[in-house]
Amino acid sequence: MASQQNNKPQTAAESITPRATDYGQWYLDIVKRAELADHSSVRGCMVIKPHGYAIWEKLQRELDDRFKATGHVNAYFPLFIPLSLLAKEEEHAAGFAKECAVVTHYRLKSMDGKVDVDPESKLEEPLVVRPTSETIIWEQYRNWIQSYRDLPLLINQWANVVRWEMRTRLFLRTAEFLWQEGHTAHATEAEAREEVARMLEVYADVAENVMGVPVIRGHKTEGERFAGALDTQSIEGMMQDGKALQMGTSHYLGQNFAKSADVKFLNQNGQLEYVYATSWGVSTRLVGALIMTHSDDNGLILPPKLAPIHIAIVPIYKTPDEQARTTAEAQAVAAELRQQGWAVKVDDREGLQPGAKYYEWERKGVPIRIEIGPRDLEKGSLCVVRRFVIEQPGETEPELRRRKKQFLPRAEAIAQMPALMDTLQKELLERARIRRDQRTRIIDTLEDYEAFFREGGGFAWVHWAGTGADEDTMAKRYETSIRCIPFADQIPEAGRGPGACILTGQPSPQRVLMAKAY
RNA sequence: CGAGGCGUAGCGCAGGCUGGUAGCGCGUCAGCUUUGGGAGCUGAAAGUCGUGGGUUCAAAUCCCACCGCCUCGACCA
Repeated sequence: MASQQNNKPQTAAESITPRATDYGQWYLDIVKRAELADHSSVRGCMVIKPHGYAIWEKLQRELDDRFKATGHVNAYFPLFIPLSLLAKEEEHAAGFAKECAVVTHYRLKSMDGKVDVDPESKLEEPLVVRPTSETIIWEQYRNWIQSYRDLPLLINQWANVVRWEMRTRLFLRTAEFLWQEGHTAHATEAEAREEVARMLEVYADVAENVMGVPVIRGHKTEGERFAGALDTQSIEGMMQDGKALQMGTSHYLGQNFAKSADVKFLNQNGQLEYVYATSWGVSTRLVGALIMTHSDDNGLILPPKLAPIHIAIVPIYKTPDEQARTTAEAQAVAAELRQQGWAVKVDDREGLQPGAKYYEWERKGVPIRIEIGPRDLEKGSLCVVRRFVIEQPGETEPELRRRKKQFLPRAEAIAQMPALMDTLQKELLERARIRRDQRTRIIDTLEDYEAFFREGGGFAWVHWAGTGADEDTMAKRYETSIRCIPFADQIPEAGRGPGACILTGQPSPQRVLMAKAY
């Protein structure tokens, strides 16, 4: 292994820091080396590169299809929110106050070759760059909603938002990010609450069945709730370092925004009533979750459902004649695979050795690679290589590599591609679930709790009956927080039922999910 | 905002203390040999040294100011 690495001309730019060495650096290396995103010259803002954006586009499609299937339509609202409008819902405004970018002028002027803000162009009222759109949307909803016949109003928006974060990380937390925000209005509380649950389940479905990331569904504690919400539900995933990542939220807003924006409707009894609201969103953070859940020390690993390129075909040759024949075969195989609907890349670049191409496609997360050499032409076979396998305990790198490769008769390899992709999609979820469960514990004492998080940590299921101040205590002592108060069926069977709070000893009806978090 | 680091060729960096022709690796371009896990040789092109000022005969290098980004801490999806 060591001697092998000596043969590789690895420069700093080419290498990926192993996860075990520095997980944070590994993540940054993957983002960079898989060409997903770059830092920009604007603090905290990122440039999403084509490969990264293609993944986001696929995610968008999966989500958008589900939004449409559940009766929603898309619309677009302004980037700017008048300050007075944002301030209308007090709790909401206070929640976002510390991270708002504000536009105060509308003009520049050029003086002595220098361009600067024209002090005479000061806006009468500052405009807040939306950190989220509840206020400006509800301002409109007032005009759109008069009677119960106008309800439910089910609208989604795809947009960018800005939250002036102190500290940023590519995809996981950037000052500007892309997301979708659903904003719905309902005639009854029950219907609104149903909507909240429905959309959380849409998110969970995409996380698990599209991204291959298993998630825990639950409620946020009061302290972690969305500013202005009565209930915030979230899905929580576990990254490979054992930390939790909130991957999506769905909020029941009650009548808070309807009241502050004065949105009433005439119900079937002819009475005026405030409408009930929900909002829900996921962001480009999901791309970060995808990376941190599946990727390895060789680069990105993508589930077939989100891979911009499904299959890379590398022709192998020595002579011009072999080059012509293997490349022609690669094109022919590609054409057949495209018939099945796969995005196929034939890597016929000259001057690169096959090994270099293998590494590149692995780095970029392409699920399947097919190698076609002269021997395959003779035998009528294809060498099909999976990007990953589920690791067995104690398995060495060469063994892993061998287990990824498969030599199959040409027709069989092609015919089995849909099943193989399906297997990869499922195994990715399975692999993530195994990893998560290995780092999940049911814990009843603070001693065990401390030891668990001292030794790497993960998800801890503990009984809880503490206050907000008690939550702070746990945060200070262990750097952990309540990720969610799970729905009952999300708790492992061995951990169900009532018990005593791990901190206070008070009776607790059920366990909560505790972890360190991003 | 606090603490560190960085800014020099497309990318990654050295040089800076001790001022004096702008350097290395990768990539790019051309040619030949290679090609089943990161190719080799030969030749070539390519840089306002973050910005502004100062010291000096002379500044990437010393001084002052500014700008920007990254990493780590206090806030958050």
